[in-house]
Parts: sequence; C-alpha cells; structure tokens
Amino acid sequence: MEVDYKSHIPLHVQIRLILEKEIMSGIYKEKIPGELELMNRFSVARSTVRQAIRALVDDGILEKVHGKGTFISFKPVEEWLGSFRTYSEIVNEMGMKPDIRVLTQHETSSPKEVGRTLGADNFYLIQRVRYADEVPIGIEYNYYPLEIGYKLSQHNLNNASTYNLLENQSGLKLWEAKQIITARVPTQEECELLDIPNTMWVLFIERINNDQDGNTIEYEQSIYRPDMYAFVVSFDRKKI
Amino acid sequence: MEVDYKSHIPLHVQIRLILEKEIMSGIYKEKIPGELELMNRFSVARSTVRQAIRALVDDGILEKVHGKGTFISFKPVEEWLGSFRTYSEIVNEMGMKPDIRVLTQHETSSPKEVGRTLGADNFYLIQRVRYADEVPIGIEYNYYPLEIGYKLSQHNLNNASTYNLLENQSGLKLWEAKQIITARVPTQEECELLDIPNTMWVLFIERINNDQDGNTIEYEQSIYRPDMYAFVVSFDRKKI
DNA sequence: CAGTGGTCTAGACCACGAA
DNA sequence: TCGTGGTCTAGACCACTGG
Repeated sequence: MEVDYKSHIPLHVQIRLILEKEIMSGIYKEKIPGELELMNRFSVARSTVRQAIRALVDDGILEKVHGKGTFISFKPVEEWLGSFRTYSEIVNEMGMKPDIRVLTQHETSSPKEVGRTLGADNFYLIQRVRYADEVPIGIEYNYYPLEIGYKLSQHNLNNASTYNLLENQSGLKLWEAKQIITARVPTQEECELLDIPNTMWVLFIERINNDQDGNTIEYEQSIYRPDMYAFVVSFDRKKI
Repeated sequence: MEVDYKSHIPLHVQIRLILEKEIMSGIYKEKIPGELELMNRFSVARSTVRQAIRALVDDGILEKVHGKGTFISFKPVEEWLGSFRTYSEIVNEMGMKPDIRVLTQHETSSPKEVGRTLGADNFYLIQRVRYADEVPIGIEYNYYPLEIGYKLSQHNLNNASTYNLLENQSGLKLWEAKQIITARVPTQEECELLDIPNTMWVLFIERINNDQDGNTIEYEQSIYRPDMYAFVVSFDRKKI
C-alpha cells in the first residue's frame, strides 16, 4: 500500500488514510513506525509525514510522546464521554459505592418503536438496576441489534460497563451519541424497583449510540430518581 | 512587539501569543496579515508562521480561507452552544413560535447561595417566562454580578437572547459552561405561571457561565415542563 | 493577473527518553 | 550514546479568489 504520485489527492492525505487503515487493522501493537522510517517507506519529506500524523493526532487516533515515539491512542470510552460525566463518577464523588445488577436479559420484539430505531423487528434487551450504596437510584433498558446483544450476553453484565464491553470485546467503536433528557411518570413496577412513591416523577433519558458508519449499535432508555441523581454537562468553547 | 531569539520559548509559540493578544485587542478588523507579511515582520520562515496560525485556528480564534486570507472567527454563541441545542431551536423545530417575556428584574441579595456562587452579597436578577405558541413552558432565573446586570437592564429583554447581549453589547466572552440537570417539585407560584397541576414535577437546570479568566458572569436556574420540553445533547468522538 | 493559502522538499540543529 | 519527535530555514510550485 503505497502513495500515488499521479493522483490529485495530497500526499499527506493519502498517507493519513493508509496509516489509519493500518492502525484500524491492528498491524501495529501500540507504536507506529518513526517519522524517518515512514519518510523512506513513502519517499516523502519529513514534514509531509508529520502533517499526516498531525491529522491522526487531532482525530484522537494517535498520541505523540517526545523522545519515545508515536502511539496508538487507547483512550477509554469514559474519557470520550468526558463532557458528560458518567454515573459511576458522580456516585463515586459523593463517596458512595456504585453498582449495577441485571434484572432481565432476552430477545424481544417490543416495544415496536425500538425496532424502528434499530432497524429490525427483533432485538436484544438488557434491563439493569443501578445502585448507590445499595440504594436503587435508576433503571436502564439497553436495546441492541441481535448479533451484538448475544455477544454481550456471553459476559457477566453485573457491575460491568457495556460501553467497555462493546469496545474491547465486540470490536465496535462508539462514535457519536445523542441524548434526550426529560422527566416522566414512573410505572408501578418502576416505583417498586426504585422504592419511591408514585407521586414522584423520574428523570427520563433516551440515548442513541452510533458507530463510525452511522449504524445504531445501542439504544438506551434510563430512568433515575431526581432526588438522588442529576446530569452534569460541561462545555468549553476551545474544543468545539 | 517582536519575537525574542534568545528566549527558550519556541518562535511559533511567541508569535502565536503575540497574534492572539493583537487579535483580542481588536487591532485587526476581520482579516489578519498574510503569511508573507508575517514572515517579514517576525523574520521567520513561512512554516513557523503557519504553525503559529494553525494553533490559533485549532483554538477557534482564526479561520483560514484558501485564496482569500486568514480571518478572525466570529462564531455566534449559538454555534458554540452547538452540541447543546437551544430552546428556540427546539421550539422552532416543532413548528411553534418561541417567545420570552420578563416577569421581574431588580437588584437583590437572596437567595444567599447565589451570592456565594457569584462571589458578591448583592446581584441582579432577571426572571423571565418562556413560551411556545403562547403556552408557558419554562421559567428562567438569571443572576448576574451587579455591573453586568445593570448593563443588561438597559436593553429590552423581552424576546432577546441574553447570551447575544452579553457578547455583543457588554463585550464579555462566554468561555465555559457547566449544566446540572435534574427534576424537582415546582413552587405554587411556578405552578400558576406554567399553568400546571402541583402533582407535576418540573425539569430543573442550573447553569454556570464563565468567561475566559474563570470569572462567573452568569448563574442561571431554569425550570421546564417535562411534557413540553426535553434537553438534547449530542457528542461525537472526533472533536473531543 | 496578483495575492492568498496549500503542498512539498532537503536539510539543519535541538530536546527528550531509554539504555 | 542513539533514536525519537520538536523546531526552523529557504525555497519551489500549485490551487483558489478576486479584480
């Protein structure tokens, strides 16, 4: 896989794409070849190689370390979700012990809206309850395309991060997410699970997770006790 | 203001800082000098100038246009708030007419927590009600440091964006924001204003807006009818 | 056409990390 | 000490925009 000098695509773009493909294919363990080696391989100047690498660093695919080399960036999902702090983080901060336990998990075809979102009649549901210091504070309904769901079902989902499992075990890469946050009346079953009066409303969150190609790999509905939980979102102008 | 060759700070960093200061001081209207001109001024190679400019582009301070030049980036606040869609946007999307009307505005010293957040005993409150097609769907309590509040009070705040006023009239630059979203029971007054039964809970949002130096220039509390409003947050991995 | 930024080369020296 | 990435130069040609 080499560059094409007759193409009108800039060399640094061609090199960037080749490197990206090679990185994703996994032929490098953690470190990519040095700039000198890449210069020789592609027969280009160093600044051209550096420009290609810079783009990959900007994309969060590579990380450079002065004096050591250029490394593949294995940032955990949590860091990406960064500006949206995770449940565990918040619960930890409050000095409590987070936990999550499976209630049910099985193939299903209802509700129908989920099928439309995932683009399939049947899908896989994982229903879990979140705890803070043994107190139930939220319920999550995670819906997956069948193939992904059955893959996940081979793991113990108690006290596990499905995001990590998806990324590290299933080889899927979460790329974009959309959340909708509002409040609603809980069902009778939900009131019992959360041990709350039926006069209390709950925070209701829908979240759609897509991969790099725009395929939906997870659709999630969660409810949380508003007296025990809040969403925190931070932005700074620099990064956007 | 020129570069110091004896300093151990890289030239491109020195140039970046000089340009940033000049841009913020407003000595360029919208376009900064070309790369050739900057090369001559600082007596450096073109790639050094380009590296300095690249950093400013990454920071969102400049924008380059091939064949035309490098321009100061005047992205409106709305675009920054981007991943967090604004009220007006969502209401518009639903095909409804957004509106916001002032209920009260005055100097005050309560609640005390607000004073602690803003770091002053007295502050300025602007209380407004948000409508969609003439139906009240939310109430906003905006708290400002006195100086900023009185500056804002010189404008008509009905159907106006305080963010735009802050940026364009007061010369302040919003830089980072933190939001906390949960739900709570509305007060009796809030029920009447929103025309909702007192059994309905409302979405409760706190938002702190800081400028580039970390000073809090606005503290906002809002409540929304959960049956009429939802928060939408999107992320994609590339930019973070 | 002139002026702008975009791409690319060939080479130099420096700063950091590990052996 | 050696290999790595970081900084910087001097110069070339290309591609886009506007008069």
